[in-house]
Amino acid sequence: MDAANDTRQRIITAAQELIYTRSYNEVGVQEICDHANVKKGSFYHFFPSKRDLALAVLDQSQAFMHETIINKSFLDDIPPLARIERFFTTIYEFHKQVKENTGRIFGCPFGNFGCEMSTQDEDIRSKVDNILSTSEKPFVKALTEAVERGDLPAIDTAATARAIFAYVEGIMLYAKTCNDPELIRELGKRALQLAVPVNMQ
Amino acid sequence: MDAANDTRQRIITAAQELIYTRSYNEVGVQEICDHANVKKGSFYHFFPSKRDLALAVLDQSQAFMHETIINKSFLDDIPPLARIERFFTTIYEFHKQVKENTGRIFGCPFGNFGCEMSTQDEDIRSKVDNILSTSEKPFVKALTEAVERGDLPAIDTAATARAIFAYVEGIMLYAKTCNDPELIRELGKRALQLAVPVNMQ
DNA sequence: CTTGACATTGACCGAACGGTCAACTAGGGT
DNA sequence: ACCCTAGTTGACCGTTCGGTCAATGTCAAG
Repeated sequence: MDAANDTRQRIITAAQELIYTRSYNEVGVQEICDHANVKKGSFYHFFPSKRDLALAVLDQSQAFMHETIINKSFLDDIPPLARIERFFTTIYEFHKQVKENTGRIFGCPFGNFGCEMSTQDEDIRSKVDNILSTSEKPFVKALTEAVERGDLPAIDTAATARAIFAYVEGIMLYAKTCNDPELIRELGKRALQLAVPVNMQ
Repeated sequence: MDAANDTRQRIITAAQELIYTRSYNEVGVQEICDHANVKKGSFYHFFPSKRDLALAVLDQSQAFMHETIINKSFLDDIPPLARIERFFTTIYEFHKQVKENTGRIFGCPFGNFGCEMSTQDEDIRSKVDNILSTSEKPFVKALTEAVERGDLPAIDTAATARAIFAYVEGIMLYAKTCNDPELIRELGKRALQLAVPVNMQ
């Protein structure tokens, strides 16, 4: 059991890193097994197929993201809108660090999966869909709190959260394609503008 | 020459469609050749490698996008900011149509390529980077015109155009992952808010 | 000491991958 | 009639793909 969980865990972790830094279709089962120090026969003892591994990787990535980025950003030690700004600072610093270590920006693991797999595997698509929806929730909470405090006018907080998170995904895609973490900082500044309706004349 | 151009063109067009609706790594040279009614030996007469085909596909996709979407949206028959709104209407209707025909949203071809290939092929990455920058230009022009007309305060139009286009990419990624064209319409409404700095209190 | 469940291994499968190549065909220029 | 170039073809290359499987190892419960 213990050794089993460990093996299974090593496979997921290796796959998570390889797929995130390359892509799902670019990384083979054999290479994942090599990185995890597991024989391919063992792999198929724990996962019925490569795509089932992908689903497990998505779960682990979601857990990681919530622990290291979302939960820390949305602590209520500062006002709600400042938490959203802190979210952008956090992902900026994260990816700036990754760029310093690897020379690359790898974008958002969920956006990457969604882009590559949504039209090919319905289970993966709906899982990513679900992760995105879940990720919006802390934004909804912060926005609702901001409205209650009078920091924002009465707005549709769910729709606003979705707009902001879509913007996040666009920023991450841009940062990846331009391989430039500064884009996260520069573009992130405008995120809260998506919250406030403006009367254009 | 004529037959040659035709063959080459058929390969590009087949690849464009297959890669757009699936992904680069998911589609093989053989399958592309089958769809183009070309033998694989012929393929390598026109393209030194699969990735060179990808670059040609990107060129063709860019030309297609500019002809069918950008140029039509940014005609100056209406005020500049209305052209940006028309851009969103255009891509909404385009993808709504695609969804009706195929049951799927396939997102932005450049965002898809950027997501999948940016960390694997530097030439493709920089080509997508370049396409994104070029695509921002009509937005810059419209925003600059809006500032001149007094429709907008004096803003950094280049940075704003980039923010709006990043938002476009995020919207397309969301629409693809949720497989729902309505997201384009709903989220698109807020795009111009990215142009107007807001004084949050 | 035996049993049974789980874990591990390495050999193996057919198919597909990107890519190569020598032979052949077609057509215009001289 | 000749050649030359560009285009076409199908067989073929080694490698890797995702996946299977029977044999073996491990170890705790009975």
